[in-house]
Amino acid sequence: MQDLKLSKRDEWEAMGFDLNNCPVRSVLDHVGAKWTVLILFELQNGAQRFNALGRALPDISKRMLTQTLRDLERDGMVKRQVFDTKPPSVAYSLTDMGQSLMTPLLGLVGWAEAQMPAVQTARKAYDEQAARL
Amino acid sequence: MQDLKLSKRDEWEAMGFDLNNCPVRSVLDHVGAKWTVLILFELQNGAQRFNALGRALPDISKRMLTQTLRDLERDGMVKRQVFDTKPPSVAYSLTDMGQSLMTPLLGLVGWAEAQMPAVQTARKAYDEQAARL
DNA sequence: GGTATAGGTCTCATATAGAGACCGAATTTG
DNA sequence: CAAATTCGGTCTCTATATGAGACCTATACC
Repeated sequence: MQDLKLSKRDEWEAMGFDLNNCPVRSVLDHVGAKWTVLILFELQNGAQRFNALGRALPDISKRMLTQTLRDLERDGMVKRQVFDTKPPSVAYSLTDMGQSLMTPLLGLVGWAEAQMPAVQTARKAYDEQAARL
Repeated sequence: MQDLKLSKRDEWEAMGFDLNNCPVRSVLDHVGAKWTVLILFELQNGAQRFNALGRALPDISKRMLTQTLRDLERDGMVKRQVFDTKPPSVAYSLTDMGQSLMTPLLGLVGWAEAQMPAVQTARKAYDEQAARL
């Protein structure tokens, strides 16, 4: 859908707005990522080590745990500390910024829990409607 | 990472909590989907027709526009109305539930905009650190 | 010597996202 | 009268992201 001459995209660009470098999207990408929110909630209980997190989130693979933590670390939400024990241990904890994300996140989670029954109802109605065709 | 005997997963299951049917995830999946939030914001300006939405969101493909709208419709966030004109026209608008999602969503978006400079800084520091290795 | 723990990386299979061609009916343009 | 455009999609094909799970190095325990 890029066949227009004078588009909203031009408007956006004129405003210096770039979809591929959008602050909102770059946060939402994390929040929407399958494991981010679960990890963040787990870390609210205090610093946790790598394998401890893995145990707390049983369905996560090591690969995704590593990757999600790296992403969060890169964005300054999570702090990674290596301790020179044998074997070495690594602790992850929320930074202040990571903490501050929890507030709006809890708003969203609260909404989700409150609306869930309505969503279930809507889905059922939609699916039954679709099945009749 | 499913090799544990007595796990949090068991705890969760005992509490009737099912990750694969989690209200929070099923909302977050939408919010994180690339186009959902953009479409929702666009619909806040009032009902819009299919191709009008396509024009407002220049980078979206028809396929993803269709799919995202269907998902939102199924969950009761968006209403789809077909008018029997020639050619037929289809209008999409926010339902009350869809409207009510905007509040927590704006909280998150506000946070994202406010924290963006800090995130940029964190990313730059992280990438420079990584480059030195 | 075998086993376990630490914190990962690597490969491969599958699921999802995206680009863009195509559709049928009707209306507009040349 | 023929060609192009508009409506709201669907379909196919490819690129990217996700996920499961084997593997790794080093140390400690039995």
